[in-house]
Amino acid sequence: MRGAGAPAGDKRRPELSMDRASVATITRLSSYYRVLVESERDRQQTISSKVLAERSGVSSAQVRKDLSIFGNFGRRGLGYNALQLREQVGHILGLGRHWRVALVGAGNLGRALFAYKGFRKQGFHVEHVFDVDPAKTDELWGDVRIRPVSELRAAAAGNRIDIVILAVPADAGQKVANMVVDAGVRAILNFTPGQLAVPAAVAVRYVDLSIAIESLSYTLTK
Amino acid sequence: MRGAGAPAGDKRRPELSMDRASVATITRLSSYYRVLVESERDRQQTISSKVLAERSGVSSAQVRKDLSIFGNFGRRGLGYNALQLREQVGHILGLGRHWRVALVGAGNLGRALFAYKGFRKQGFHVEHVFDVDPAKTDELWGDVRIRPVSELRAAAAGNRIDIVILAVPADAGQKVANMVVDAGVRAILNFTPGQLAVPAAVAVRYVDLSIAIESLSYTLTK
DNA sequence: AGATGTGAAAGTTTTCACAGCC
DNA sequence: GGCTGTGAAAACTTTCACATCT
Repeated sequence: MRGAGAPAGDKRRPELSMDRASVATITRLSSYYRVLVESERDRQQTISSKVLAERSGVSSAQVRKDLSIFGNFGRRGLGYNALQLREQVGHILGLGRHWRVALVGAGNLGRALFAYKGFRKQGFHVEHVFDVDPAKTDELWGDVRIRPVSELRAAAAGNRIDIVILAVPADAGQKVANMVVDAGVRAILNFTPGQLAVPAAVAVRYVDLSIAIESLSYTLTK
Repeated sequence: MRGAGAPAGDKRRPELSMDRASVATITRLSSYYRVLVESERDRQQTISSKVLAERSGVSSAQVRKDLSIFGNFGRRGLGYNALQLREQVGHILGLGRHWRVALVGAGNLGRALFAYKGFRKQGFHVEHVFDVDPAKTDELWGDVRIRPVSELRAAAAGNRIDIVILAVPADAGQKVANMVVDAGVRAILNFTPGQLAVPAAVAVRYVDLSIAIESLSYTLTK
């Protein structure tokens, strides 16, 4: 998970950059961001770590620690400027950019993800849809034409795809992941069950529907 | 998160039961389970923590620690009996039972979850579909008729629903969650963005599509 | 007074490393 | 020799509590 091109043997150095943020912190920042967007209805100038914490379901100390990794955004005695903080957190998360997303897998799940409004709203634009089944080719989803996955490589040439969403059947997962990696894409959001083997330079996040529900059945069984 | 009905003030006691398992451990057990099912193709009698670890993307010590919480399943020098271990892990997770699941939200995402084969295969049967939009009422999905969410309470009477999958629009999330809680359901798998406020006796697991992709944009931005 | 930012403490999770059994 | 099960160590994360600033 070390960043590519970093000088070796620097494990001990305090680090000028801001790699101290764990995945857990980033996940919480996303929650804070959502709360901040929702809170804009309140028309409050400022928001305290306490309020932000309650609405996100964490402790106020946690909020302050998370934010302090990236800067001193608050003002003692006052709290955080709500609008500014929303912008700052959005900036940290890389929102407010246009992310070019390709979806592989045009089944039920793929269709749902394609239609999901939350993505576009935050700058994630699904501009390509591919499927492993040639029978789906040329079907139109809005103004996007479904193409065979063999065309992924050409579409991604020149870094024209930032993120691939994988929503193919389980047995195709690794094969398609290999194609994605070969095409030079550096980020995968994987809905296909199972661990993907990819080079360290490629970031993968997993959303596993079965694991989520199994955790519930464990809790109910106890 | 404390179990309902537990005597108060027992925080310090070592606990005879097996509550030592964190959500992280349970999540990994699900991965192990999947790997074990896949590995049955190999027709190997035994499997070592090393192999199981490689295929699940964790360390072998982690596998052994996770399993040792629940029992001594392995044999020193040999490894684990693959078939038995699959059954044991399945048992821990509460699989191999018939779980009665209701889906609330018959949009694109709801449809995809309804069709998702991974659920049924592991004993999660979506037997009811509800929607907040009355226009959807009476539509048929397979042999399941979509009903207005007002009928949820009656359907859940007498503990006839184990788990509710929430896939409604963001602004309906808390309202429907309240209805679910009132109906006596004790587990929610929530696909709706945002934190739900529910009593501690109700288990909630979150699957947040936006948070998953934002974590990628953070990593790409760094 | 009110609320942040942050070292230090507490708690949790993971890894190490090896005794003990096959 | 191979591999588990597990205390102990290390690493990581969260909470505490308070100096610091408005």
